[in-house]
Amino acid sequence: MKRTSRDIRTANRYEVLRQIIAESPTSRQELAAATGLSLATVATLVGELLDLRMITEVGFEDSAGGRPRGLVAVNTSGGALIGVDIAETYVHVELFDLGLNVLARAEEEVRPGESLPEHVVGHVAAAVGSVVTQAGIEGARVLGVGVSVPGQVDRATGISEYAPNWDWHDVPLLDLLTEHIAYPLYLDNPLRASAVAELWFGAARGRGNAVVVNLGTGVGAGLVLGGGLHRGVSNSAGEWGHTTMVLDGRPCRCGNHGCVETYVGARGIMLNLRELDPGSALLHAEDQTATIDALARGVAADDPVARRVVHETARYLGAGVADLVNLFNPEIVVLSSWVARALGEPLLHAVREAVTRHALPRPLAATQVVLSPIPTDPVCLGAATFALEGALQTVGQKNGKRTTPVRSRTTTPPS
Amino acid sequence: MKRTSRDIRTANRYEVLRQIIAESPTSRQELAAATGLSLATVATLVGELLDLRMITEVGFEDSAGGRPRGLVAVNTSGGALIGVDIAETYVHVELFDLGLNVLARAEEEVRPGESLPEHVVGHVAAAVGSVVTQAGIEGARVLGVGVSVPGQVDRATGISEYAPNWDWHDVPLLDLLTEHIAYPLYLDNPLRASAVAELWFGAARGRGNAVVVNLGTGVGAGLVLGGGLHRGVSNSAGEWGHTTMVLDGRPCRCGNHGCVETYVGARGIMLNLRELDPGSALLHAEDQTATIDALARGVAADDPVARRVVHETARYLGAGVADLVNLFNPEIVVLSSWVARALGEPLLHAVREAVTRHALPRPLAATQVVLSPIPTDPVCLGAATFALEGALQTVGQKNGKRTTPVRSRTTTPPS
DNA sequence: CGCACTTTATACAGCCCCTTTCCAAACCCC
DNA sequence: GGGGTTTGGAAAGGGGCTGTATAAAGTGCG
Repeated sequence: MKRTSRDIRTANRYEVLRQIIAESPTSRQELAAATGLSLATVATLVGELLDLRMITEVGFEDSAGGRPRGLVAVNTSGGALIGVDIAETYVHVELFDLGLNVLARAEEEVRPGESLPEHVVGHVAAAVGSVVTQAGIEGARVLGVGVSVPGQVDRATGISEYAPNWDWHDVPLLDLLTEHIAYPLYLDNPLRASAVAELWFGAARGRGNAVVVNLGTGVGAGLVLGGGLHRGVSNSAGEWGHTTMVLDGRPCRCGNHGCVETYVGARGIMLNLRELDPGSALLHAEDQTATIDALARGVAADDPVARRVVHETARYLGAGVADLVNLFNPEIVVLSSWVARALGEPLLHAVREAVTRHALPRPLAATQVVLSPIPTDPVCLGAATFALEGALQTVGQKNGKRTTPVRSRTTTPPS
Repeated sequence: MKRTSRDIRTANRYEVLRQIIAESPTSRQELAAATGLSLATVATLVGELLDLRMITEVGFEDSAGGRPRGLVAVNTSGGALIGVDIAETYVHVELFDLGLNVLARAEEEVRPGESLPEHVVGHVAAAVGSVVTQAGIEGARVLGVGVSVPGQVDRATGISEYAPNWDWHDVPLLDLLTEHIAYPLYLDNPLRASAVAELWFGAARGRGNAVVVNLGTGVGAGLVLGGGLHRGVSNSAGEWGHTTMVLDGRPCRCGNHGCVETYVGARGIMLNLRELDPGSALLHAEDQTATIDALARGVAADDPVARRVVHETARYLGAGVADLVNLFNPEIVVLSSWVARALGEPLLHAVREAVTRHALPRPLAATQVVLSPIPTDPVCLGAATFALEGALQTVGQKNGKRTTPVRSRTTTPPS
């Protein structure tokens, strides 16, 4: 809330590193042009990052006749970041170098009966251990672990206040994880993780106002407003999935009716399909992934039912996205998460058409709707980005005071 | 977008003046406690405001045994601010002293046939002239005129890009007004005006995240996010009225179906009434104000139809407000504009109940829903506040560069 | 009445930020 | 090898906020 000049510095530091990661190698001149900062400021920030070993000088580039430009690039071996995506049925963990390239990956299945916090924490610890050994990284080089858990999260205390899938209530997740993981930990939810991923590395890069729509089993929106993530007063902004789209419509697991999620979430799409063709061969009982994949194949094969289902889904989704466009007036709306990826371009085109029908002309004219360009799991990437932000936060501060609490047990080696 | 340390200063200046206006007279000590700034900073800011003659020293207050606290208060005669509320059927103009007390008021009727920009500009000029003479203020003391016009507005160029009521397109409203009004002019739309009014003087004071819901003929939301007004990328954020609440529902003037406005705007409420009791005596043909007032009286008199209409309206409105709560996670939702005022407490209670049913528990717990406490026209007040902000913006800057363009023709006296 | 004590307000130094300006370093070309 | 050009860093300058010292203005008590 309280703005200080230090926030400016932090934001600029983010901006510069973001730019370097995006365009590596690059020169100080380019950075200054891209960020709008003065050369002097860029130089000091680059100096800081060099001191941190997050970037390195990698040679020179010819200039127009004068002294050559020094080039800096991400120091990929300068450290590792780990992103953890805890979802209803799985735990994905990815280990990244500082260029945010995936060095190792691990996945654990969360079986329906094993959803107690201890089980999940066990999976996370195992997978984190696995990626570290896979990548052959020394523990000391891991700068942090970002953890995404669905639902409402208090990132200050590290408590999962409420996770809808498993009916968790006020689980001190970060404390539990700290007992098994010795790296600095950062907790947030997948909505914000994927938003940050798009902001740093995806379609929202350089945009001040963006909405990242997450289409998975659950549905939600990550909000980038005024250049930063909007969290709301209790860090639960973006719960778009439980916004009413059809008053008195389909019943939702949240207890309400007509929520967006019941029309465009994975289960909602299955309902759309069932309504159109109750006995469809595309339906795979309760297996969401299989059904959505079958649907995608059906569209590719010009199956009329599949096409109609996507069209119908896009009708709902388009109306919902148009609402977001009208409300937020963003520069860009990014469709992310596995359902969006599976249905891909056909969904996108249908959605764009529906958005054009529903949104007001002025905000519509300022907005583009795109698919997430991030090739890997955006939530893992975003979670790792939280860790990166955390590592950047404390730079240059005299006393190591952190605004974001970080749990770590640095006395013992990683589990 | 680009943050500079000057923004911090400006924000602090706003904060201090806001506090003085709210609690006048007050001491530097109180200001420091209220704003969280150091005494030194408060002292310099107070010094600036004293130099500007916006506040004055008004005596002393006993301290606990030591030197008495100097008290400062708004210098009500230090200048005047004018707020202009242009709406579909009227032009309201109010002149305020620096304590934002109304000194004079004028109203012009905009008849259906007279909606050309020249007509409206004429009304504005006449009303502005009227309040200045009424108040007996010398022209030089008018610090600025804020103008609110419905629809999409480009505040940088002063162009009314689109006004739905009159089908205006790209009307250079500020240029037209400049020809008749010699004071600095500031243009924006009523959504943002009422939001700023709540932020400075109303229910959103001191809140970092608030949503101001405007219920009038048109419907929209002013968004206060992260301590400031959210404008979106083309200054058209907050168009909540044309958000879909019932897919394929009632037709809306925007061309879509099921927009929030068609259920909770004045016309929508009339439809709600008509659906319940087509021949109701409460219906006053096309007169929105009369019908809404009749409805309010009906509720007060325990008329069952009136009560059911309000209940039904609150059902829609509650669902819509719950959507805003889920999306933005605000501290407070303020119901503003004339329909909200007319229907008052009965509507509020019904809405609260409906919001409680629809919103997710976590964001709901952090949010309160209230009626606007502003006794006068919030749009006029907000528009005047834009002028006040404008007057504060340039303080202390070496060269009078303004970030917000201001049109004024100071060579000639006011019309 | 005068002195000690308290509280308030201001002045000043210190630190953080960003930018402009100046200058050394590094390279090209002639 | 010298002039011209570009780069990068160091220093100075302008803003901002804060903590500390100091002046100002009271109270209380001997």
